[in-house]
Amino acid sequence: MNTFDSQSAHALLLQNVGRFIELDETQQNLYLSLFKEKRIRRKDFLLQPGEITRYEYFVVQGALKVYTLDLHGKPHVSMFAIEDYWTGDMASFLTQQPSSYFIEALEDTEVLMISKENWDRLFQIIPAFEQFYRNLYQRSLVSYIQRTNQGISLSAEERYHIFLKKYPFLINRISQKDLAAYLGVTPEYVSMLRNKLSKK
Amino acid sequence: MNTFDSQSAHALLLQNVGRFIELDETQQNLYLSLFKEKRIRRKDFLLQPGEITRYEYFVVQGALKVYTLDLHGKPHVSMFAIEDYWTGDMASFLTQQPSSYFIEALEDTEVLMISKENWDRLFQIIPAFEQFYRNLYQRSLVSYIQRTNQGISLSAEERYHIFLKKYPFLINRISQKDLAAYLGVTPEYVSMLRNKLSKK
DNA sequence: GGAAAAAAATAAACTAGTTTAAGAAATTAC
DNA sequence: GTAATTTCTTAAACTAGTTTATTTTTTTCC
Repeated sequence: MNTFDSQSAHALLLQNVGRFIELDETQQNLYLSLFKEKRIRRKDFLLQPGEITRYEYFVVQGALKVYTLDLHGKPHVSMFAIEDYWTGDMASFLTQQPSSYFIEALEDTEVLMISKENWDRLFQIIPAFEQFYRNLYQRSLVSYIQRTNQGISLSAEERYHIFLKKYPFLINRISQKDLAAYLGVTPEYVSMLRNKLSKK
Repeated sequence: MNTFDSQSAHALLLQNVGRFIELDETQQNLYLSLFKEKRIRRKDFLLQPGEITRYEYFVVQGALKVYTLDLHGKPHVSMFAIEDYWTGDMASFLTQQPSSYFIEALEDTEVLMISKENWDRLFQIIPAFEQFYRNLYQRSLVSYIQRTNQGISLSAEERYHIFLKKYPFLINRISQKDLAAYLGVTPEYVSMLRNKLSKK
């Protein structure tokens, strides 16, 4: 695992925010100063059930999976996050109630993390960030709603095809087991689907 | 259908907001002035797919169901709203993109509705409302996430029992068909579940 | 670089929930 | 108040996805 490259991490974060709002150099430096850096190794956790999450995470390098265990102990993956993605447990972050999610590194991973207090500080100094933040939030809410609707209205096979189309860059980085836990089926069934698809 | 009783509608709305923030009389009157009244008859719609929703709705009297049709044309109910409930299509309201939901009255229904512009006006004049609004929002997000997790991890039978326990007051007001569309199963299956339960 | 562990494939028996269809009960509408 | 429509029940055949178990392939780790 390499050392954390602050410079390129910061460049990625600024590029991310730059897609929504324009900042001068002073503002950029303020923004960057509000984040902490963190590195975690493959199979380690950023968050575990029962913990109250204080941060939102921006992935600089690596890959994370966010998942919960159901009553039967089976994992359900709610999202994968790679470079340039924001992640976290919105419900626990917002309500400051214990999380029911694991956030686990699939590879050695580097994140930049920011607390609620630092967001609030930022909003006071640079109000334009409220717009950025609301946008971030709304987009994740909307994609959450869409994913839920897919889970409701599509078969596992249809969801598998949509995943392949929408996230082709993820397939090489996640296991079939984790993909199954994301699609909501057994790994055996994914195996069968993949096999069926390759025969066409 | 009775005439809209503005006075008790307003009383209910003030009682609702009063559970979160304290307002003096001037503030109460400002708040009330930002709502429009609307009555719709059973089987009529507050919103239909393709429309961009401009309002959020507070139910004063009656009952609504919020649902969408899947690719096979089957309805999936995402929520029921009765007196003292807020409802709407958050995704369309936020993004100003066409909705994919129906909001249909199950009974003759009276609502108070407020636009995004009026919320913004309110935030400027009485900042305490930002807190109330964020709270409203966060609560609905959290319950949305919980419901999704239930759909993922519980059997239809378990979801049926949870529904009975959590919303006993709704059972007499909705059809078995709509309950089935909420639980994500066929009406026939709900019929079987009910029968099975009553034999215990 | 090879042993141990984890992941993936295959296949057969199984189950939760669907589909179809037909009759009984309850609501609605004039 | 009764005819028409909708809702609910029951039951049997069916299907998408699960479970279990065994084998093969890939990855991990010292």
